[in-house]
Amino acid sequence: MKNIQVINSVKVRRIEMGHLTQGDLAKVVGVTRQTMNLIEAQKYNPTIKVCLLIAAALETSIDQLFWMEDEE
Amino acid sequence: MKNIQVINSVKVRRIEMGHLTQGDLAKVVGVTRQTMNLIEAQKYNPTIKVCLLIAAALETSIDQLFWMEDEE
DNA sequence: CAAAAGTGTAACATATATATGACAAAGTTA
DNA sequence: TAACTTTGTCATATATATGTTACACTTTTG
Repeated sequence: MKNIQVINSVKVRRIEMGHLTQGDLAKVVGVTRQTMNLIEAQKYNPTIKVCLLIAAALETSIDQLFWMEDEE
Repeated sequence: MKNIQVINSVKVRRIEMGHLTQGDLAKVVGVTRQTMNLIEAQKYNPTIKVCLLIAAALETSIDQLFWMEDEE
């Protein structure tokens, strides 16, 4: 697959939301805390389903949360 | 993970683009034609990276292409 | 300060996204 | 109609997203 870098602002947005922990967000989305941790650390390439659920939980859109940067 | 249905309008949008086959789109995105076929048939839950590349290729946004519907 | 809560990370297991090769059916074009 | 292109699908293989358990480190709170 084409080699791009996907960046997200999930952690920033989650903290903007106020008292919302990784665990809280994970629970709402229905993934584990570890999975949410790896997504926030940009170490996973999550599925669109998870992204849609995260965007809903953070009251924003996928386009606001995820974008791509050309590899190098 | 939370049980939602993800719908996409990739096929509709691809055809709107004019002469763009599944194979063409797959090639631009950098996946196989079979993968693109399954995505268009709503049989895959693609990764955000693929979705971003598809949106770019179709000159639109992920929010325009993918959305969720509550499971029944 | 001490306890509790939140975060980062590791090892291993499982589910599934994606690749590859192949073939038939449907659609298009000459 | 006959060639050709496009699409749908199948079987099998591989890569990786996600789950589970566990533990150390950091941050918050009483």
